[in-house]
Amino acid sequence: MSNFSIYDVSQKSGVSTATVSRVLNNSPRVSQKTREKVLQVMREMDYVPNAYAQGLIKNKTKTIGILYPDVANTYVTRTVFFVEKILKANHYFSLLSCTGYSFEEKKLRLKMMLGQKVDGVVLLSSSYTEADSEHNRYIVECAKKIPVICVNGHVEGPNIYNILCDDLDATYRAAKGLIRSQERGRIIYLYSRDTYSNKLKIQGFLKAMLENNIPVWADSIQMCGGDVEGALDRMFQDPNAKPIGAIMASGDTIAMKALKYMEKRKISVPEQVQIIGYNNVEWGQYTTPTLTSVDAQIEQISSTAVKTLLDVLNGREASQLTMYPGSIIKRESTRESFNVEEPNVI
Amino acid sequence: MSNFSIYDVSQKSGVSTATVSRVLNNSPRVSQKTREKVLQVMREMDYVPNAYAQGLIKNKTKTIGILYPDVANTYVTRTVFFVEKILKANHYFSLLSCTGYSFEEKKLRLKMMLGQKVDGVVLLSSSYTEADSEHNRYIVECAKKIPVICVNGHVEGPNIYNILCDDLDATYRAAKGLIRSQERGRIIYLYSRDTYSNKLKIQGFLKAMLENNIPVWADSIQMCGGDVEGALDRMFQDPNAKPIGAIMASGDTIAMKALKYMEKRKISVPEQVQIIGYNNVEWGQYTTPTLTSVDAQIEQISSTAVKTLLDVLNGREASQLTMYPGSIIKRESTRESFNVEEPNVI
DNA sequence: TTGTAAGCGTTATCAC
DNA sequence: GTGATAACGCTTACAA
Repeated sequence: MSNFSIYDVSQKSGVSTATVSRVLNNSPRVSQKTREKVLQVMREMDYVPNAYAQGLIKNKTKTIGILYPDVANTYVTRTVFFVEKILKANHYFSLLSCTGYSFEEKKLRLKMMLGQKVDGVVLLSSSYTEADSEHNRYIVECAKKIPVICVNGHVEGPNIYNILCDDLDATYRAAKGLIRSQERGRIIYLYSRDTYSNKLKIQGFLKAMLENNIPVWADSIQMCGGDVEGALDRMFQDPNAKPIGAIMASGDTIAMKALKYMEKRKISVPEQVQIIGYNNVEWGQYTTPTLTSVDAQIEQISSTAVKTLLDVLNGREASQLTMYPGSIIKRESTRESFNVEEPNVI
Repeated sequence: MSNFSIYDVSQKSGVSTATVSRVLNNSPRVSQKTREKVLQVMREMDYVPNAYAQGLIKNKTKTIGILYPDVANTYVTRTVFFVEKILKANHYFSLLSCTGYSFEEKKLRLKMMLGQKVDGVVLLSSSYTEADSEHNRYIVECAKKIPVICVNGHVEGPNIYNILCDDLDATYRAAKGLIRSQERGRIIYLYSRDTYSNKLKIQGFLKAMLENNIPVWADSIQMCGGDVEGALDRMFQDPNAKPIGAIMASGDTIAMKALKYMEKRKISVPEQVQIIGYNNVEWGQYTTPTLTSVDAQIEQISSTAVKTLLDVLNGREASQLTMYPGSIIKRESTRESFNVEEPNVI
């Protein structure tokens, strides 16, 4: 029932706890004979060292905290798993914490991670990047103690490392492609919530519109939360509205809901309305028509995030900002004539 | 940079560490005045207690280990997040570990969790239930130290608690519904890999077939891994094969791939072929036609799993086996005439 | 190459 | 109510 300690092992193998510890830590200062004897005893007792005692003295726990806002967001959840997988491959544990979107809760959870003595922390999602940089101070404070990795967010400060997808440029290029491929009809941008990342996407959208002298109306850019039907109803049912030729979405779920909406209203995609999603989730391949989407390079970003973290933890140099271009995956919800430029490398 | 300890707090507030500890643990044996002073100092210093020191002496860490096999499986990942969310709401941390499907790796990861001194462990997925019960001994051994919760698996032993969906009965009822709703054509069962849960589903499928005197051929039940196209090609391209009237899948991804296959081959669903998935993932609503699927009650099961764990940790009674009936969600990939019976409550 | 002993930050058991 | 002080299981000088 009860677990064995290093003391039990030392007793049974007739050496001191110091020697057992040396064996445990692969110290060269142990004779081959002693080492084998101790290892044998450990195996017999099925001894497992207490990570809490080790963490207490070493002040390193081989554990990384992962904060994420939401279980419903596929982009976030996929990233969590990639990060955990790569961390594990590097012999780190992952301590999870779902924080929600409330500022106070995010702050509290980060503080609790500090109590858990994690060696570093990963903030997954742009929702940890507040508009008012004063509100990011709790992150800057945290970074004084342990390295902070922002995935798809951007917080400036020492010991903070940002890895993100160039959402602005990807959205810009997608919007530009849409403009070139269609003669008429408005282009609508639908997004879920006000996050740092969505703000960038909207900027990219606007940039493409303005550069091409396309007028943008108040309802051209709409926050819809989960209610995509409602937002589309308002636009498609309005008899005075200019006809709509394309819909861009900040996420694939919104785009898929739009696809279903068109199917129900017998509006053909992509002939009458083109649709583009974001994140390139697997299920975009199974809709009818299949969904054109922006691949935000989750795997690439996750692995760079972990690599950066390990570099920092091991005292190596690391870049404080790494940006990947998004890749636009062309499928059936856009026309043949829809094409995009190469990314603007920064 | 460096963190404060209980000692720093005691110095600054002019009391002993014992008193600070009492304040920390809400002991009634502290005067109101002292308590407030100490709390004030803690706030000023932004003090966070070291969970490792606490865990060392208390031998409780308020941390639960979650083992899961695979990041690609939506059922698994959704459950991870539900469980973590509920654990967090109950002030527990979640330590993740993705184990893969290799037996040795599963064993190693569980052992490492023990070293992390988790208060309990959750095994997510039936893949932790080995066919040969001798191979489950490492789980039984672990349960001598901490409670083990098997989600959608079934391991017998003291201190092991199983929470699962009645996959056998759900598949049985779905298959029976299919049989009643169609005059002719074979019913095919497609599954991904040999797991405990898939074995039960196949049993349910067979039960329905045999009870209704439907012949089952060697290729009526096929393991297809990820290659659904290949499996379907073999059956649909074979000129001698009896025509196929329905496909049941062990998971929704397989079913969605089958849906796409039919679309490409211009086989109408559900008129010519009916299709049923399993797990009821969100994206089944966005395919054309929408996907009929078995809801495996992930939320319900996750919350019962955590509730059971907390009951055990708090010395309350808990049932060693909790089974929920699956609920069949009827959508467009099955015919109007497809109907299922009420679950056989056990 | 090995052992002794101090100390990591807490809590718990005593006294007072 | 409060304060010493001994644990908890481990690592690491320092000695031997």
